[in-house]
Amino acid sequence: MFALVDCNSFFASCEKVFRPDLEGQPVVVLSNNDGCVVARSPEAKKLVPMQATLFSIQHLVKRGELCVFSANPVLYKDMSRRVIETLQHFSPEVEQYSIDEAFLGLHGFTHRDLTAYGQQIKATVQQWTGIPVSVGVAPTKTLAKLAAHVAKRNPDLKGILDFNTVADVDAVLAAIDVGQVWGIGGNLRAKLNAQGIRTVLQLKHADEQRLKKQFGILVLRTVMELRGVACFPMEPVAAPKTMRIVSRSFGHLVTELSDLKEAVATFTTRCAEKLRDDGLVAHQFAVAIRTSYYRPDNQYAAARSVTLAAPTNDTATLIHAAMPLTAAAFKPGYEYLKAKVIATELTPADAVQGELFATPVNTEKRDRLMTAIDTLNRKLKPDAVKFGAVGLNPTWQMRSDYFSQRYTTHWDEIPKVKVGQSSRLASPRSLPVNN
DNA sequence: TCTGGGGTCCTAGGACCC
DNA sequence: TCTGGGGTCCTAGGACCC
Repeated sequence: MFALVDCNSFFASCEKVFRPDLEGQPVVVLSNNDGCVVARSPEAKKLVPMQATLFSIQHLVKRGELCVFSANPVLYKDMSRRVIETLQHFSPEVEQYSIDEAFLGLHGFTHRDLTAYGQQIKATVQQWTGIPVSVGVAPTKTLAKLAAHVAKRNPDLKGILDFNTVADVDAVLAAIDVGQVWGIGGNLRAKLNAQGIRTVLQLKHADEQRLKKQFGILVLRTVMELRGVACFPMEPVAAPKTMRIVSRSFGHLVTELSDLKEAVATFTTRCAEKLRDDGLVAHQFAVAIRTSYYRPDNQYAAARSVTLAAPTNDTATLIHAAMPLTAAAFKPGYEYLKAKVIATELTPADAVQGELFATPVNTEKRDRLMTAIDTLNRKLKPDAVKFGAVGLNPTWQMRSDYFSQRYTTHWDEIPKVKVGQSSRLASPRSLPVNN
């Protein structure tokens, strides 16, 4: 038995936790670069569609009818950690599936009233983190996801649905669009529709051999899961990463190679930090640049990659590799919107395969340097110490005009409570700060 | 006017092995 | 004239997820 715990409107909920004045108000969170809406509070769902551009909702913001936030990934990641740690009180098996979702293994829990258990989970996560969640319970992960989907949309269920308590599951499945199934995206949905398969129930009863032949093993497994046969087991230990990407759109279009190089050096710095956090080294490194998709008269994209002499997570080495790749990909006369760096062929830093014929490189000194830089940047502020290649005055800087505070991870940004202010600020929602 | 970022998995086909 | 069987590895592309 599985439970899927899904945070409601996660990014918007994170922002609301620290702004009790926004309770009941429509709130949206924008993508990086303040591009488009990626999260909406329940109130905002009535006002704006997902992926609406900032421009298209600007009039609501100006009239004070909608509160908008730039993406604050540090805050969301820390809130996610709090939710997961809370869930670990409810099952020994917790698999974080995404930033706002986790599966709980409920093996051995089936004698319990799982609806009541789900309510307990929901209430505890709400109290300890301030984040509202929905819970779906079922014998397979795919069905648990659907149960949570139904729970979220049906107010009578109060956010919890245990499929085991539903007398006619098929009737529920018949009312859900096939595109809502975990693993059925837009493309598969269209192809299934063309064959007359429109609801989850129709997919559940479709011919499995034909589906396997036509769409492959994943769709077949999904169908078996709809029939109650578990094909996707719990994976409580995260698989090691196979790639690390840092990719950003620019706040302003970039035409000069020198600016592009500074952006790539900055992204490479971030990427190297991630690798060091993961304890990984990369053997392959790639740089990709492109113009905007939405400018037909200005289309260009290119990528270049290199196999490094030895696997590394050293910022300087990676920047040194990235600069010629950027120059090689660059073509003058275009307005660039975005750059991306990709580290692949990752291995644990402490298990690097030696080179038979190369002189062994002693990286100990470099490792100490990187550790010192990371420590300083954590202690002081991001990029307190940085490499010259990233430049001093970035012309490409992302837009981020509606940034909130990193309330839970930075001492100078913790929530402040003023004496005499609304007592709601002192409610249990004002969380103790980490550390 | 502006339209994100970061990942994983599967399949088909070609090259190559004994 | 006709010429096997069984397999691995790699890559590109397409699909999916949040």
